[in-house]
Amino acid sequence: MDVKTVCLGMLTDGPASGYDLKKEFESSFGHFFSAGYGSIYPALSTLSDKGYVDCEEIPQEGKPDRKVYRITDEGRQFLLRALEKRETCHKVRSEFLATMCFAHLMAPDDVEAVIDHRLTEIEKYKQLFREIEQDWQPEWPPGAKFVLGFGKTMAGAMETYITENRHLLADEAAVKTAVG
Amino acid sequence: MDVKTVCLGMLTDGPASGYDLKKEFESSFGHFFSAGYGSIYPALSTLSDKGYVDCEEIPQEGKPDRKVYRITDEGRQFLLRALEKRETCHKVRSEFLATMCFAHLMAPDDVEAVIDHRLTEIEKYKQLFREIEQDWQPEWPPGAKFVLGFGKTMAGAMETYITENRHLLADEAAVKTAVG
DNA sequence: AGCGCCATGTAAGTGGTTACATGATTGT
DNA sequence: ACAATCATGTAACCACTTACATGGCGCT
Repeated sequence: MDVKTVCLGMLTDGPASGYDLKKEFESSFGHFFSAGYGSIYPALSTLSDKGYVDCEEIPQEGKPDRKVYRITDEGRQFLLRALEKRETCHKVRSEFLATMCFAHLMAPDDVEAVIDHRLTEIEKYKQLFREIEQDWQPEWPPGAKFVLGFGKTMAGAMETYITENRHLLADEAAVKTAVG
Repeated sequence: MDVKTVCLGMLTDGPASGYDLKKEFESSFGHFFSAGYGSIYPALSTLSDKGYVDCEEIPQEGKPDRKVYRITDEGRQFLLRALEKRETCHKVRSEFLATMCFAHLMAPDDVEAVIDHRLTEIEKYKQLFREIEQDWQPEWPPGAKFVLGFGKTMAGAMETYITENRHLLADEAAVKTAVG
């Protein structure tokens, strides 16, 4: 599944502009699927070329025309076919864990700094989840609740694990200090 | 951090061929950093061009020469500088969660199938972790233990969350069935 | 007879990121 | 005054994936 398909899915919730979709990628989808303008705008024009979305241009003063996209019947059909795929992936790419693999080569303070940075990033996600919960709309689909809960659970588990196990890496630092 | 840097890091553990590194990407690094031959072999030749690794060619009969790479002093210095970066990322890209966001558009059986497939994938990871623990070498660095524990914790948390909350999506199915 | 392992690599393609280009309006 | 928000898009670049190309050895 690529950015195009996710955009199409977002549009089942109602018409939206590229700018609107970007905000959704930053908030609710942010923790598991990111996309920038450089992916979103080309995605929307491709979807338009294929007839999967219609575009309504709303003139504005001082700003570029606001282009509001609406999913078409063909778009809906395409989306439903795409959602039939059972073998979905769930990939993690972590510089953090890769770095921690080589903690024994690093200065102890650097290891601590990397861990602290990761914990603040996790805190940001937790804050984001709180914000989403605060303006929760009852009409949001069950998947939204499932995915939000998933994010909260993972963030919590990560935070706990890192806090309780950072000593595994810090001990190495203690050894170095004792030896050196 | 890219594949080149991770390869370099792996080579601090001792000389290895591209084939050896691939196996490491599949086992211990598999759950947070993947790479195929198409990334590894070019990475090694780039590292060689930059003088970060030395290459020893060992002739073999019937197979291509085995090329064993060894990290150089410059390579070690480069790696240490790369590891000083505090702002490491930890990105998730999940077709699974994206699909679940649109569960209300799907046939109930398809939702179930996607979830079941995800649970079997998680089970594979758990099996992989068990295998790593079985041939655990005491000389492996503390980071390896930290990262393995991280993977086990996340896999467990995911499995539990999905099992306990899949009803959020199945309920929708029940509604449809009741209505339809 | 066929599969999996060992062992290397390239070439084309995919898909996404980053930087650039533009500029009014609204809030602090 | 200055930052953030609204609003679009392109072009160059980057990194990785997939498919291809080659082929012996050992096991069942």
